[in-house]
Amino acid sequence: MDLAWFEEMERKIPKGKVRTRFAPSPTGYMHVGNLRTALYTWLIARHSGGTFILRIEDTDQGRLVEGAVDIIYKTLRECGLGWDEGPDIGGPVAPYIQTQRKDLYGKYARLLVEKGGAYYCFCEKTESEESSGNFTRIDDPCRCLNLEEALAKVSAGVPYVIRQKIPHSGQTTFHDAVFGSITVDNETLDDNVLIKSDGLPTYNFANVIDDHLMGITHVVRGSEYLSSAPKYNLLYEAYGWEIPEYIHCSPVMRDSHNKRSKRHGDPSYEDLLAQGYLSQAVVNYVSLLGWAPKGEHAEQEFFTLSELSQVFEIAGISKSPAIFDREKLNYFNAHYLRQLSHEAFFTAAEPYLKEAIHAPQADLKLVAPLVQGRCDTLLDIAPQVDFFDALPEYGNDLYCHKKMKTDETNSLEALRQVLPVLEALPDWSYDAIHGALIDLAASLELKNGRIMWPVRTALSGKPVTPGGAVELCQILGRDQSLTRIRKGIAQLGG
RNA sequence: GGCGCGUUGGUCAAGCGGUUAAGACACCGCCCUUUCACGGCGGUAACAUGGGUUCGAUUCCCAUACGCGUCACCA
Repeated sequence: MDLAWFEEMERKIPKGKVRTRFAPSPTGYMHVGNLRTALYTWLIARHSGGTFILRIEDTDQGRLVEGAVDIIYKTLRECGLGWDEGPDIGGPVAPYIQTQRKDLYGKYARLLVEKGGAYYCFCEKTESEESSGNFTRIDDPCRCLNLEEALAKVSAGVPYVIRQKIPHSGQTTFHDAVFGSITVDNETLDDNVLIKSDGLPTYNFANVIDDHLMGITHVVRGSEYLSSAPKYNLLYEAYGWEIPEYIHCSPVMRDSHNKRSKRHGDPSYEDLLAQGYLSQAVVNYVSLLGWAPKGEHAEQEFFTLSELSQVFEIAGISKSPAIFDREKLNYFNAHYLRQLSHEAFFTAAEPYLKEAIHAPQADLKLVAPLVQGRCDTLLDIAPQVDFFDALPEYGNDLYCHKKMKTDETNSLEALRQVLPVLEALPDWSYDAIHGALIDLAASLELKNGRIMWPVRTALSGKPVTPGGAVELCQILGRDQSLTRIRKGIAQLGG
């Protein structure tokens, strides 16, 4: 064994600061649960002025997806989760892509075999092992092979895997920052494959090697790894390495029984963006799914990323799974949408506005502020503004409103009064229109609604519109407004 | 099935032996108002069950139930 090489690897490990890593598999999209893991991982690093690392876990050759790594980059950037070391920018413990670290896993696996913590196994795959049912893993004959015999078979070209040698007795305890201390009997643990027959490591192995070699101090991952954590500890112990702090997070659920999954139609991060959600809203919402602030911030729920990095504490992470609630996400999104400057909102809304409004006379910059306070998502825009394009067919019952005290008769009367006033209006501005209509109501000794309601109805043909009569007049322009009012008068029998 | 973990209103959740058991979303009502929305005010709604421990349990312990996870040459 090349001891100098191992020593050199050890020397390269950065020490003294918090180092966390987000280690996704390149699947082609970002689950909400994954995003949350990334966020918590980033937050733990930033909270303590530590280092956040991006590592790509691509050891499953069967699942390679073209362009998947770019999606990871893009998502992380959009969400503001910048990394300090990673495949694209390098770092002191490069490379950061597991397939590029292949040789190193092999060396460490052989080292472990020599230390007695692993063994070469020449058995068929697990499937046949189950069907033959002749021995449980615990009696694996390969466990007893001595090193010379094993190496002889290896050099003879017999296919093999390397398995972790787990003691048949005793117990293993590990500590998790969220779940506390958990102890299991070693006999319940299986001899996991560490190196697959294709020479690449399994997650179970690569993960431990990389986390150690990269100096990771806090391992954040989903709670599905909780039951394999003891095996990882056994690995750390076999090497004599320091065990990192574990932070296992419970899953994000679709309902009380099912974890969210892309396969079952649950939207991923990018799906949510396509559905009109803002990145900040998703991040903020997700931060609170399974974590809650404590102390003076306990009542706060809107957080910027930098506020989160101040406030975030591991102690606030909860053990039980959280159900993803679209309604609450909507609430967050609506908040962030409203918080946007008019310019920023317009930029975001423009494509959706154009989708519904083709009429050249409509000034989209005037329409945008009207819908800004009335949307949960950007997708709510189009259905609200479609009437600008073309007046829909509508029934005269729309003119009847109890609270406004309007009916078909007095609406007709109101429109007849309004028409000449607007026709004569020299200046077609918001203030001028508003003034004219208010004055008209006053001179007729009517409540504003008696005038405004019929006008709004005639202009839109809808029971609900963004903006009232005055805004609609202004945006529709004089000609179109007058045309629609005349249409209303005609429709009401005038 | 073995092992592990979890369980406060419909949802997210605070609580870490003594509280009228927070707050938010959703829902309902009222107010504001040229519609709707926004905003303001108010309301309905919870400690899974059974045993302990204790002067006292939502909080600690043990069962039970239910749920989830894991037992892959996937991560």
